[in-house]
Amino acid sequence: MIIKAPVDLNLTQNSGQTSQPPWKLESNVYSDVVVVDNNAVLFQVKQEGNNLKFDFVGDISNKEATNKIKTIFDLDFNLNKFYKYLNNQPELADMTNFCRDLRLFLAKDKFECVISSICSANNSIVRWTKSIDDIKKSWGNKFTYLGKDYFTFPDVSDLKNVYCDDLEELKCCSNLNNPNECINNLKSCGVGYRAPYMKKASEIFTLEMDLEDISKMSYDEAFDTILKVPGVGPKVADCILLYGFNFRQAFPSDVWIKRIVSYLYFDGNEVNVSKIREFGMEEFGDYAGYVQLYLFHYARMSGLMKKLKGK
DNA sequence: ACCCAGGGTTGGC
DNA sequence: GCCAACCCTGGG
Repeated sequence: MIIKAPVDLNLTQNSGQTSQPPWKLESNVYSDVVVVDNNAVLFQVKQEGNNLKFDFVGDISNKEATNKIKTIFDLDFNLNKFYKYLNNQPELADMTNFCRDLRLFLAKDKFECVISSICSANNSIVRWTKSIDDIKKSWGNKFTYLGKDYFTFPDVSDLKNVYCDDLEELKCCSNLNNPNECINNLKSCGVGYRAPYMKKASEIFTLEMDLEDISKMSYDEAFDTILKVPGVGPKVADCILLYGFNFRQAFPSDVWIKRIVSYLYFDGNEVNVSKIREFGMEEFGDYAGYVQLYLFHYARMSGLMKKLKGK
C-alpha cells in the first residue's frame, strides 16, 4: 500500500524520539510488530520519493493498517503549512534547510513510550535504545516472520514482576547460585539506576493509574498526573505526553533546548529550563512539539550545537 | 589508566 | 529552591 505524504524515514527513525527505538532496518525497509486491537501485526515500511510504501502481515483490514501507519508516522500532519509558519519566523526560518520531511515518530505502545522516556533521561540515544531492545527481547512476546524474530514491548503486568538487579534476583530465586546466572532483571539491560523507577512505574500502571485515562485528560492534568511516576520529571513528562499521547502542545525542555532557545530568542542570555518550557508552549502553541523536534535537529546539523556547547 | 559527559531526576539540606 | 550524586558506556 502507498500513502502519499512526504517523510524522511531515515531521519524520523533515527532522530532519538523517545516513543520507541528505531525499527529493524534491512535494505531500506523498516519493520516491526505492532499490536492493533489485540492482533500482532508485522509492518514493513519503506520510503519511495514522496510516498511511504508499506506492507503488513496480520489479521486487520487495509484501512486499519493504513490508519495505524498514518498515526505512528504522523502522516496527516501538514508539513507545507508548518514550513510556511517556520519561514515567517526569522528565528526559525533556517530550520527547514536541515530537517526537511522530519516527522514525529509516535508511540505504537504507550507503555513502551513511558519506559523509553524514563530510560532516555541523562542517557545517550544509543544506550537507551539498546536497553529498550534488550527489555523487549527479555520479556516481550516473540513473533517470527520469514525467519526473523520480532519482540513486542512487555505489558505492564509482565514488567512489574521483573527484578531490579541481580542481588534481588539471587535473593528471590533459590535455584540461582551466583550473579552470573541472573538474567531476569532490569539492570542486566543496562538501565542502571533507572531500574527501580521502571519497576515502580509498572506497578503504578497496574494498580493506580490507567494509561488510557491519560489520553482523555487535558494537557495540564495529564502533565501533573504523569509527573507522579518515579523517574518522570518535567522533561520526560513532556516527552511521554508528546510522543506517547499526541499532546502536540508539549515542549520538552532540556539543557540543549534551553541553550538553543536562549540563543535564538533571548540574545544568548541563559533562561532557566522551566521558563523555556513556558515560553515554548506560549510562543508555538500546537506547533510546540514539532518546533522542539526541529530545533534540536537543526542545532545538531547546522553546527549551532557545537557553538553552544559548554555554555 | 584516568577523566568526563550524556536530550534529567531524586533526595537531602 | 539549590546542588551533588546517580548507572553505565564510549570517547578524549
